[in-house]
Amino acid sequence: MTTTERKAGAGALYGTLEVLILNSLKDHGTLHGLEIARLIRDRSEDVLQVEEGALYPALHRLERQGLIEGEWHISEKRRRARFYQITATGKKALRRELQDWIQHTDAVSKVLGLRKA
Amino acid sequence: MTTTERKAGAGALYGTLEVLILNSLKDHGTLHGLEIARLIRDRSEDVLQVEEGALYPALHRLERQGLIEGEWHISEKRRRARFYQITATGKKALRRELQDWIQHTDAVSKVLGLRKA
DNA sequence: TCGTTTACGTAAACAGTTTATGTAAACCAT
DNA sequence: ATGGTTTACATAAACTGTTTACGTAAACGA
Repeated sequence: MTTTERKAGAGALYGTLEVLILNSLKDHGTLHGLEIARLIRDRSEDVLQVEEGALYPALHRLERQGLIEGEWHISEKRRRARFYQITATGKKALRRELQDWIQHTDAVSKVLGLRKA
Repeated sequence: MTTTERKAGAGALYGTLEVLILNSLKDHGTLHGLEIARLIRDRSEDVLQVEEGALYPALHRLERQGLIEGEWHISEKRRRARFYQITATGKKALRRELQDWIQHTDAVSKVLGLRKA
């Protein structure tokens, strides 16, 4: 109530979602969409919320680009679900994107006068 | 030649430009647009490129929101330029945005299994 | 006087979110 | 068996903030 507005802003995940997905699959072999979303939420202690409207388009992009591969199977809860794995190309892309992310955040840190000066 | 394509990607600055501007003004008192852009480029050792098409809209947003204040003066090179200062509201917003940025990057770091586990 | 630099400005295209809905099947309780 | 909840995927519209590409105008130097 009162004025507990939640400004979503420009998108808290912007740019990072793809690395997060690729890395999750690299660490866990095979996961379906909602499992990936839960994993990211849990590992970030609820800081990163992966909305389904961002999740599925991202998975489709990555599969179209050949960075991940999906197959239809049955989930633990007995529903049909698409299980993804990272490909060799995906691992390469992941390494590159990890470096880019580190370089970018280090650069911002420098400008902001934070750690890693 | 060959294949030296430069993929700009989704927007290297996405989300961070506003904090970077506010912080620059907090550290340097008074600057005009291009000075801010140069400062960010230099301090990041050329990693962060602030395009004018992102810079000016951002400055206008911030001024409209009352986070910065601008005045027309003459620059060192004798051109008319808009000199900005951060406001009290801007400083508050900066503190909040700094915290958000740290929280966000720490969360991503955790999920990616990097430092600050 | 012509080309370059400084400084600001903006519009169109693009990308990746958020928000809101929808489908469908499985499960549970009544 | 029926109705409500959960699981899982899907997509469209709205939004935001970039990138790319121009355009203006004045100052400066050759």
